[in-house]
Amino acid sequence: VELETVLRAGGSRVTRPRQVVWNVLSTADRHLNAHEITERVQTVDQGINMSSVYRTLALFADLELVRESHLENDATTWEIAHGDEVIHLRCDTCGDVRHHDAAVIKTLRKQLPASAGFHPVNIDVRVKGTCDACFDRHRAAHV
Amino acid sequence: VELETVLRAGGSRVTRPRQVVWNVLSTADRHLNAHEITERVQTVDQGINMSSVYRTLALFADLELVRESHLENDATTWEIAHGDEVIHLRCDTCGDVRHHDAAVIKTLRKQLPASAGFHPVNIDVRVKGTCDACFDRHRAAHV
DNA sequence: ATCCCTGCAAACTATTTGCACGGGA
DNA sequence: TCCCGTGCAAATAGTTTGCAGGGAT
Repeated sequence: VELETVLRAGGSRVTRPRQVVWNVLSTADRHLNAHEITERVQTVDQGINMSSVYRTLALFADLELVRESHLENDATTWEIAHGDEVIHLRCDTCGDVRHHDAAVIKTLRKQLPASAGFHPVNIDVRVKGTCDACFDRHRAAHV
Repeated sequence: VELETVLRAGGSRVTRPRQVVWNVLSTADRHLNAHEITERVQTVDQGINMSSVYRTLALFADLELVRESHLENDATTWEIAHGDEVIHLRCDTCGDVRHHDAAVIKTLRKQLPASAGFHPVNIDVRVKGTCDACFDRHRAAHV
């Protein structure tokens, strides 16, 4: 996705904060919260303010460029939107959040109108539990 | 579920705020946020403080008596826990949140260890979209 | 030249916490 | 009696907003 194209298409201006935030999200190794995004943004350009980061994230969410997750009580996190054909697996032990493809979501999308009288737009699946690595480590510790 | 039994089993005391919060949740027609819970609690007993409501909700969540939802940017909402074999359907038009049985969750729980190397504890499915009622109303308005 | 976006600081909302007292076991 | 749970008020964390100036188109 080219940021400029999408921004102009929506009648929005192409500005430095928007470009830098986009770069940060594009190169992120994991979900980031507003504070973390701001930190990374400011290593590139000290002058960019946290409130601009928030406004930019809100704009990107509107344009469906990014997706926000409200996992737990923690701060909201953002990531580049890859549609919703993905579920989030969050390990309670190491805190890592991974993606996993799930046909389940396509199935739900097809079935819900008939089975529930509901017309889905967005489907969000989050799983808490333990990842293999932590699971094995934990078991090893008890043998 | 009997509140007293669960509380005592966990070594916790049975107090008025806990009983009243439990009654409010038990008779709730929908998901409530902390503010709404406090309002309802205070119609029964003016003297019960909001911070006690929060502490009580946290305790209930620990005991798995209630479940919290972090839908959107809104405040956290709470409801009596009915396991996680249920998905949430939230209508963007009327704001209503409904429950729907979903075999999907059982399926996921079985498949994830092998397909994703992940051991699920808790599965949360949230769907945003439009309910039949709003869908029809909207269509009618455009014919 | 227009007016959208921004930085800044202050406001706001939801939630948490320290403390001394009172009630449940 | 013991000490857990409470009310109260203040603190905190995350996010939003009013305003005046600067930059994108």
